[in-house]
Amino acid sequence: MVDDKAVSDPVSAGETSKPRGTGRRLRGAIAHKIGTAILSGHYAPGQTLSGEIAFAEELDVSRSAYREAMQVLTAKGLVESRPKAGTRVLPRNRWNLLDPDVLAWAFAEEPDVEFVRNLFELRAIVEPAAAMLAAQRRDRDDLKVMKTALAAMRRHTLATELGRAADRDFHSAILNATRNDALMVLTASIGAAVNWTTQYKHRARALPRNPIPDHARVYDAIAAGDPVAASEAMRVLVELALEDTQSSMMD
Amino acid sequence: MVDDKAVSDPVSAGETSKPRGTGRRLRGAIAHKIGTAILSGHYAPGQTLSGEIAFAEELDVSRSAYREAMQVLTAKGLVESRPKAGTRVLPRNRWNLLDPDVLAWAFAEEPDVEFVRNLFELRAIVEPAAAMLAAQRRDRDDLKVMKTALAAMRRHTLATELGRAADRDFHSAILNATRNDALMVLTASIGAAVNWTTQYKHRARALPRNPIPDHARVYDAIAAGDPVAASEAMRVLVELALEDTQSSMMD
DNA sequence: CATTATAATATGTCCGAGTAATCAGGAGAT
DNA sequence: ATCTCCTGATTACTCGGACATATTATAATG
Repeated sequence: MVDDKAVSDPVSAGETSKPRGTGRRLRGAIAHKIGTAILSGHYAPGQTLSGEIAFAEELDVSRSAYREAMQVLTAKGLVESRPKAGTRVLPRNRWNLLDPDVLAWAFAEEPDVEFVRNLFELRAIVEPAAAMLAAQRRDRDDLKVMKTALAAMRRHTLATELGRAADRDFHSAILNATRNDALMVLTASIGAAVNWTTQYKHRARALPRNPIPDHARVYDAIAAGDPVAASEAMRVLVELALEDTQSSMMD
Repeated sequence: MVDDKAVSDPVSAGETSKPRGTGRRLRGAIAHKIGTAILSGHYAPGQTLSGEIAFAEELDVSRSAYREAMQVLTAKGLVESRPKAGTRVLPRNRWNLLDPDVLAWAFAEEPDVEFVRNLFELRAIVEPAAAMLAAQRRDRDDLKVMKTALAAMRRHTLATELGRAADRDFHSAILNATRNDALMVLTASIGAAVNWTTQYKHRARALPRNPIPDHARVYDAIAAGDPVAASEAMRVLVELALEDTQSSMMD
């Protein structure tokens, strides 16, 4: 009863509903899709997703790809799977909200205002402290990198991609000067997510104010080796960024 | 007694290479194994791991399980896989060092002293600020939970598991009172990892000093709604924890 | 020598079968 | 009637093999 095996027409016939080539790898696209769906509240915590075979078929992908995507979500604390109960969305306090991907997914759709405020509150705690440490530990090379980045920001302004890259370099150089890996990872994740949104919202209109002098103040304090001044200057910077972001989210 | 099924037992040849029974599922055990190997420096950044089939065979597991484990590591930024180049360990600045699992893996073997210092430096930045926010935002229920936890700590002392659980409850209650998800996730991850190590190292000997009064000072300040005092009291707490940990790592 | 075609190789995706764990419900004992 | 234990059903988990795709290295070509 086992003869028929010459079905040499798997799936490539006519329909091309395959999300293949969405840019990333397939499982990455799936993880992105379900991840954003969870972060945006489309799947509520506690809710159990449809079974593997059903969901995989619905997405028109193999179970392997679907499962590998779910492993990613599981690794980030978004879902949990158990043999009989199925796969369910975990409560929000289990999510790795500081994971770069999770942050990106959170900002992919309209981000929650409350969450953005929380992130800026965290930035306002961490970044001034980072500037303080940088003022104490920076060496000549650190200052050189910062100075170069600052000059590039002046030349290109934050309206251009080059200018924003210089901005990232500037902050990155400060973090480097703290000599603290954990601090670097944390601030880099948050900063990237927040800046990405800011850029997205603001891309067509000018920034409300010129942030170069504020950046320069941070640099001067770090170069002078003045921790208190560095911390204060960075605090102002974060505060202004919060104001800009909040005003842009009022639209 | 129906016993017809052949107990094939895929991974129980004779050798004890069976990563099963490490607690979690198979792929979880693999991820744990390779994760700790990477964190402990056994696989250096830049190094490319053996091919899938080879490595999977070496671990005596199927390729599917191995791949799902690698997806977990990829999701945490430890490795990167590309079609021809193979799977290579990413540079340290790409690792999600704040991921709970990554932290656990980092502390599984002898943790790097430098890294522990960095983590405590981060704690010293974040936790006092959290206590400050808690002092401003706590309500009656928050204080009730803290008070209960504090009483439990007094009863059981930190030498018992019950006492340590109460300690975690106390800090957790403070974080809850900040009303900031991001802050909660961050501090919870770090605190769990650090406390876990502390407990592990200290399990046989008494703590150098009685930490209850210091905890009580934090509670009093938060209850009084005094942000500055709360911040200062928490700063002392973290500092003492650092001293204890450092002295225990001298052995 | 530079550029382009080709082949080799490792990861990516798909499929189908069987295993293990968990929960619901029923048979039997207390 | 209540509890315990067994049995069955459901679901994720693991396995093995096959094919597709992307990237690199190499050879062929002008």
